[in-house]
Order: sequence, then C-alpha cells, then structure tokens
Amino acid sequence: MTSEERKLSVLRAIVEDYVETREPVGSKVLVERHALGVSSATIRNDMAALEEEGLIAQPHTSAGRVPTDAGYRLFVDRLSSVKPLSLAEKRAISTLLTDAVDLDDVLDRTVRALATLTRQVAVVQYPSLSRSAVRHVELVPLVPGRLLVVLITDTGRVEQRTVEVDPQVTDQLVGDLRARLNAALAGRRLDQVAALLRETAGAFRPEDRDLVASVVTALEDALSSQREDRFVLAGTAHLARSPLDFPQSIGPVLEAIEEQVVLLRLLGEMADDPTSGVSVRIGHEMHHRGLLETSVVSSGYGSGAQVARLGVLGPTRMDYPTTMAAVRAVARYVSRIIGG
Amino acid sequence: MTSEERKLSVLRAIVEDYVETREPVGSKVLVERHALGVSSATIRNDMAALEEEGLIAQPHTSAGRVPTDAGYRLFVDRLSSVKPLSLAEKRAISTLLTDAVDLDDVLDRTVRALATLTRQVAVVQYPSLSRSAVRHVELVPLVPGRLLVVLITDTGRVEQRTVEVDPQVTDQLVGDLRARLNAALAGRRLDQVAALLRETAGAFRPEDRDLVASVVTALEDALSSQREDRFVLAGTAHLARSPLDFPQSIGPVLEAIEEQVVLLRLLGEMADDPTSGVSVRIGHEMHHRGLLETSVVSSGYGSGAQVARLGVLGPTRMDYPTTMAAVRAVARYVSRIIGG
DNA sequence: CTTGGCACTCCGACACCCCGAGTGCCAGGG
DNA sequence: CCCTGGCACTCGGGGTGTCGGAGTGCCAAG
Repeated sequence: MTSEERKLSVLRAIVEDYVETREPVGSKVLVERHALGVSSATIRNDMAALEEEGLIAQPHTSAGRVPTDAGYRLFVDRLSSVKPLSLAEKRAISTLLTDAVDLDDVLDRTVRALATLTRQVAVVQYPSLSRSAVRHVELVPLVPGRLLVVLITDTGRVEQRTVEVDPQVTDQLVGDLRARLNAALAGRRLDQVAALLRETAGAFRPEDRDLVASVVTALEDALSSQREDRFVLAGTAHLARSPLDFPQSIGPVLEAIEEQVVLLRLLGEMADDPTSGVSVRIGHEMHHRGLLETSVVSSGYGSGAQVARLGVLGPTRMDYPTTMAAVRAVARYVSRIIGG
Repeated sequence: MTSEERKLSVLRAIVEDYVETREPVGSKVLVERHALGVSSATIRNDMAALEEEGLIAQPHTSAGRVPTDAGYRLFVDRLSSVKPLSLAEKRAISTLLTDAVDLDDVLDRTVRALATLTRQVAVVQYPSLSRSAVRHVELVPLVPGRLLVVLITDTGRVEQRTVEVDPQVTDQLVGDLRARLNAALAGRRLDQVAALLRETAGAFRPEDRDLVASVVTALEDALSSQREDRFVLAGTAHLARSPLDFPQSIGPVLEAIEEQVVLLRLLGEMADDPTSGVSVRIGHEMHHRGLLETSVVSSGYGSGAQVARLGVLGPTRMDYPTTMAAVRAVARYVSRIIGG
C-alpha cells in the first residue's frame, strides 16, 4: 500500500468513525479501531496532509478531525460502495408498499417506507405524465358559472381544474364540447394534445369560443404543469432526533423543506450515477443557505410512461452507503409497482 | 371590583404578559405594566390564591408565575374575547386564497395562509363528501388485469381506486358497466349510492359478477373512506422558531404531527363553541404525550355539501385571542370559496 | 519514511460565588 | 377585614477560575 493509498484509507476511517460516533476523531482512536498498520504519529502526518488538501478539518485546535464536504464527496465517489440491504429490510419495503389502492396511496406508502428505513426525511415527487395518453376528459358543471375539468390518463393520473365560464352556458353545449374533446383526444399522447386542442377549438361557433377557450386553457394548464411540482414528505421528525446533527437549529432546514421550489429544483438538478443508480449532493453543493449541513441522496424512479425522483435528506454526516442502498432499493421497488 | 374579580384580572394579566415576554411574571412587573390599582404585596396574595387553585405555578421558588393549562383554559373561556383581524390581515387572506385552480390548490393555499398568519403549524383536513352527489363514474383499463375506477362528484371531488380484475375482461364489458353505473348513479347523493350499487350489480350476467363486484367494492371503499383521513400541513418550521417554546425538543411534537391518526382524532374530537365559532384544546387536554406543551385552535369549515376542520397547533403559550381570530376568519373565507 | 517522545494548546467539566428577582410572612394602618 | 410596606429568605443563573485530558505539531533517531 503506497502512502497515498494509506491516506485515503485514513480518510475513509475518519468518515466511518465520525458518522458512527458523531465526534471529531483523533489519531489515537483511529489506530485503535482500524488496522492501519502504522502508528498514530504517522496517522497525524497523513491527517495534516489531508487537511492541507481540504478533505478534513479541525473544529478547533487540539480537537480531532472532521470530514469536510469535499471529504465526504471523495468518500462517496471513490472510497465506498453501496451496501446491500438486509433481507429484513427488503421484506419491510415489500410489506409497506403492498395493497396500495391508488397512486396517492403508493406514494404515501413509499415516502413513509423511505423515511422509516433511512431514519431521515424522505421526499417522493409525483411522477410526470408527459408520455402517457389521454383516456377521458370530463366536464362537470358545478354551480352556474363554474365548470370542473377533469383529465384522466391511461396511466391512472387524474388532473382537475376549475374554470370560470359564462353562467349562461347550457348543459347541452357542455355535453357537446365533452363529446368533441373526447373524440379528438382519447388515446392521444399528452405531448400531442396541445396541437389537437387548438384544432378542436376552431370547430366551434364563434359565440361559444369563450367557453371553449377557457376549457382548453385549463387542459393545457393541466398538461403543462404535469404535477411534477407536487411531492410528498415524511420523517421530518427525524431531523430533531439528535441535536448534534444540526448544531444551530433545524429551523432553516425545515424552512427549506417547506419551500417547495427549493426541493424541486434540487431534485431536478440531480442525475443518477450510472453504476450506483443514485445521486448524492453534499452540503454546500446544495447551493442553499439553510441546507449547508445537509445532504440529499436521490434516485429516479418509474419507467417509460412516468418518471420522477425520490430521495432522502439528512445531515451531511450520514451513513452514505446504507442510505444509498435504501434509496435505490425503494426506487426500484416502487418502479415495479407503478410500472404494472 | 371585588377581590374575586381582581384575582381574575391578575390571571388575565399574567397570561398576557407571559405570552408576550415568554418569561415567568412576578408581582412587581405586574403592577408596573397593568393598572391594577393595588400594591405588589396584594398581588402576591392573589397569586398565592391563584396558585392554590391550580391556575398558575412557579417553575421554581423565587421565580415568577406561569399559567397552568387550567389557567389558560379559564383565560380562553372567560377572560378573553376573539380579537378582530386587522384590515391588512383580511386582505392578506383574500389575496392568498384567490385564483386557486382546484380543490387541492384551495386547501394548499389555505393551509399556507393559516400558517403564515398565525406563525404556527397549520392543518387543513380534506372536506368530507358525504352530502354531495355523483356526477360521473369512469372506468379506465390500465394494463390488462388492472382497472382504474374514478368517481367524480358535483362538488368537484375526484376519488380514484385501482382494482385487480380478470385479465380477460373485454373493453366492451367495461364500457357496458360504465354506462350502467352512470345511468344508475349520476345525480344521486352519495349516501344513497351504496344501496343502488347493489341493485345494479344484480343486473349482470353471472359470469361477469366478479368484475362487477370488484368495481362496486372499490366504489364503496371510495365512498366510505370519504378522504376525511387526509389533510395538508404547513408551517412546521415555526416550531423551531423559538427554542423557548419547547424546552426539551420539538421532536415529539413533529412525531405527533406526522402520526396522521393523532391529528385526525384530535380534530375529530373538537366541536366549535357556538359563540366564538372555534374550538381550543390546551396541553394535557390533547391526551398525548408529545403534545403536552402544545395547544390546538380549530374550526369547522365548509357548508352543507362538504364539511371538515382546519386549525393551527402551537405552544400552549400562544396568543389565543389573535390565533382564534385568524382561524375563524380563514375558516369563513375558505367556506365561501368552496361553497360557490 | 516511520516512530516515539515531548511540549503546547485549548476545550469542557466542575466548582464556586455572588447577585438579583421574587416570594412569604408579619405587623401596622385605613 | 383588607391592603400595604418592610424584611428575611430562597434559589437559579451568570460569570469566573481552575484543572485534566485529548489532541496536535514538531523533532530527532531509527
């Protein structure tokens, strides 16, 4: 083992010990707990070098070392491998996810499973529906002047919008529009729908154009939003588990999580590593003040027709190999369920 | 003013000061800040009596007094009145709630408005649909062997269930069933539907009974669950605002909030006071370990066709008059929106 | 390059003390 | 009978001081 290799072993040992004990790790305990084959003085030299390289840091003089974000990054990228889940854990996922009644329920169970498994905050994004096809369009007059527009896709997604219309609109006209829309759209892929909508709209009498335009707008809105902007959360209580995890306060973290835009941007920016199948973002890489001490492990899920991301958020000081395994496993499992 | 009346004034003053300063309040500051017309020694006697009655307590000897749960209860019931909202606040509610596209969006905006306004955790339960009527039933074959059942009501609720069916089922049969279900159910009130479902089911050929039974079960399930078991949350970050609010940790509180059953039971047990229009539950009245230091202020909302509850959860040491006003105002506002 | 030794630094725990806020009680006065 | 000013007492919190231990960096020798 070259001295360079040993240095990396030292880094790995520091990360592992620090994650476990949550305390800065010194040269002495390092040689005691890991068979590194050299003395503590040597380790000290290595540590000084690692610190020079910005991979570890001391909270203060005469304290042990703590990994920096860069240290974790190196650890995740090169020093660790995804740790296989235990049979019990796999069984737990399977149990938690069976018997879901609809998509909402699937995602709800998924997010809970993920939170329980990783003991961290879990996020599951609603799957996109861009590749799915229109099954049915329903128009429901509520009170006069209000119309509910419902779009049902063949993948089981249901989008709804309420639109304001002229109170004079007759049920007959609504029925006519419903029939034409279904004739034009049923079976069409969502990405083709926008064009078809405009065609259909042109076929109506001028005096009915207002109604048609409102409905078309609502449908286009439902299509474009794709509900990728929604997600479910679970496990926020885990943030409060150990005050050590977030020295200041979990307040900023909670705020960031509630700010839906932040989480969505974060998930959107992440792309899975081809080999591990997951994506990791650490500390400052989040580019968010409130999340400087947190990391996100996420993975895409779903297949073909609908794709989105799920993941967990926890302290930078997290057990990456295990967390990555859990995220990947849950993503695969839920993909299977949704897929068919 | 009798001495009994003065004692209650003292209690009111203690609650108000304590809520404001978050520090135990002593006899001296009390006479300074409130025109009670007597000396601090007299106040001390009154305080001793209030303590005897269990309405206030000392964190430790030689500290000021703090209201007990019973003290807050008396304050809420007899010593305070709901404080009218400022114009700016009313306008804020109005602004936040306009332009919602569908029910999900309305509730989402509502819960955010409530959290922002009260600076506390807000909960909004999904409205029940028991009194509404069936608008349309849609059956959507997904992959072979799986059928999506969608129930649309005239109040704009959309319920969906996936059912497992015989993969051999033909589209024609599904279409037939869809037509018959709609003929039988459209326009009927949900509480009449269960009986009608059974009738309709009887009219099919024996060999199709399996399919029909599955669909009917799914519809009944959708009806009975009524989605009252769902709610949206916002403002959890407010829990971390002041460490003083929750001396130990907000962990147990977060856990209780995530445990949907707990919140739903809580809301379900609460009934609005006829005069104030809201309901308050304080500390130990919650009957939950994790919520001993929290209170809930809630109110029913909606009208006729759909009714549910919304509210906020915060430290027992909260500004009840203002919070009650905000909850009531938001409840009224969202009722108007949903109502028509 | 590694190692043992050594001097140095600094955090954290503990002990201590003191101050001030707040109380309870009492005797006197309206 | 109730209110009041005075007084002695209690107790928690904050500030200071001290001490020990953990950990480091450096150096000279192997």
